Amino acid sequence: MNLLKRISFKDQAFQQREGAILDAATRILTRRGFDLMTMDDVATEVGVSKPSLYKHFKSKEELAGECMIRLLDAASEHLSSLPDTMPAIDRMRSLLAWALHLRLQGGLPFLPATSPHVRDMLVKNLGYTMRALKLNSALSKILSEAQKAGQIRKDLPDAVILFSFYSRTCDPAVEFLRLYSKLSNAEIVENMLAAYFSGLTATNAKPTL
Amino acid sequence: MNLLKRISFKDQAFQQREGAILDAATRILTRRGFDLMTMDDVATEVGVSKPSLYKHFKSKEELAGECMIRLLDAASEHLSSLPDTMPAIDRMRSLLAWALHLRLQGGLPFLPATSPHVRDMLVKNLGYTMRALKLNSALSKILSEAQKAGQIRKDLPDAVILFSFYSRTCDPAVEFLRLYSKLSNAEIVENMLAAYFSGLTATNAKPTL
DNA sequence: GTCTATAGCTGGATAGAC
DNA sequence: GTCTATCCAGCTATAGAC
Repeated sequence: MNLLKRISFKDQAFQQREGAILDAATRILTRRGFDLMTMDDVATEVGVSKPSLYKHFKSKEELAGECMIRLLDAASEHLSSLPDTMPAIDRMRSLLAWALHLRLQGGLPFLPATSPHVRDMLVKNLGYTMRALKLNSALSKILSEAQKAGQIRKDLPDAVILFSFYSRTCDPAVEFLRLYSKLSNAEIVENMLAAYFSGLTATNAKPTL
Repeated sequence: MNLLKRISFKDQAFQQREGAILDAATRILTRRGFDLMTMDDVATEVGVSKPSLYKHFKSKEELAGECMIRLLDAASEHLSSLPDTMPAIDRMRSLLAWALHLRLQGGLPFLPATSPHVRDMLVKNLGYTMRALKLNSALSKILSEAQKAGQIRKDLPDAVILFSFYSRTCDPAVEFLRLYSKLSNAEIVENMLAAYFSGLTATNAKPTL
C-alpha cells in the first residue's frame, strides 16, 4: 500500500508537470506560432530541461497536437455547460466570446489556419481530428436550431457560416485591436461579435436601436 | 551609345528577373508562410542560384518586404482605378473581392497577421509602413463616405471595421472553403463578402430578399 | 553577375551519467 | 525520470572562382 501510494504521488507530480508543459506551450504557440516555438523556449518557461519534455511528448508536433486537443475539449465542455434554455444563437455567441477572451489572455493559438504543414500535422492527429469533428457536429446542430428559430439567415451555406465562425476565433483583427486601439478586452470581444453576427451594412430597417 | 544600349538591355533583364523572383516569393509566401519559405525554394522556383537572389535582395526579410510592398501598391492602384461614381461601399466590396481572388490564385500571403516577428519585420520596413498608411488613409476616407451615405453602420469604431476588413483578406475560412467545400472560387468570394458586409443574423425586416 | 562550395548558426532530438 | 553534453539536419548568408 505504501508502494502504491508512492507511485500515485509520483504520477500526480508527473501529471501536474505535464499540465504545466501544456500551459506553457499553449502560451508560446499563441505568441509565436508553431514554427517559431522552440522546445528550448518551452523547457525554459516550464523550468525543466529539454530532454524531460521528450519524456512527456515524443515530438514537437505531438506537443502542439495535445495543446490543441485540450482546447477543443474545453470548447466542447463550454458548450455543454450552457443551459438548455439558452437560444441557439446565444450559445454560438457565448462560445465565440469564450474563445476570444481566451485568445486575448494569450491562451488560444492560431494553429489550424496557419500553414499547410501545420494543418496536415493536425489532420494526421487522430485525437485532434475526432474532437474537431465532434465539436463541428455539435455546432452544426446548434446552427440549424438557430436557423429554424429564425435567428440566423438561411441563404448562406453552412460551411461558410461554420468556417467563418472558427476563423473568427483566430481573427488577426483581435490582435490588431489589442495593440493599436484603446478598446478594453471586453469591448474588443463585444465589437467582434457585433461585426460578425450583425455585419457592417447599416440596418435601415431598424430605426435607432 | 552602344554601350548605353547594352547596359539598358542588361538592366531590363535584371528588372525582369527581379519581377520573376518577386512573383515566385509571393507564391511561396502564400503557400508556406514566411518562416517556412527558404531562399533555396525561391531560387529553385525562379531557376537561379541562391547567391544571385542576394544580388537583388540583401536578405530574406527584405525580399518578403518587397513582395508586400508590391501588393500594397497594387491594392492602392485598384482603388484608384475604380470610377468616382461608384458608391463608397461598392468600392470597399470591390477591393475585398480583388484581394480574395488574388488569394485564391495563390498570390496573397498572410504575412502581417502571422506572428510578432513578421509583424515587427514589416513595421521596421519604412517603404511598407508608408504604403500601409497610405492605403489605410484612403480606406478610412471611403469608409466615412460610406457611413455618411448611410451604407455602413456608424455604431462600430472605425478601427473595428478597418482591421476586420484587412483581416478578411487573409481569412482562413477562404482556404477552408477552397479545400473542403464544393463552392467555386467566385462563390467563395461572393459568400465571404455577404457574410462580412451583411452578417449572419436573419434580417427579419426585409421580407424575402 | 553568376555559379560552386562552405561557413556559421539554430533547433529538434538523443546518449549516457546519476 | 531528470539532467549535461552532444549529434545532426537544414537554413541564412557569403567567399571566391569564372
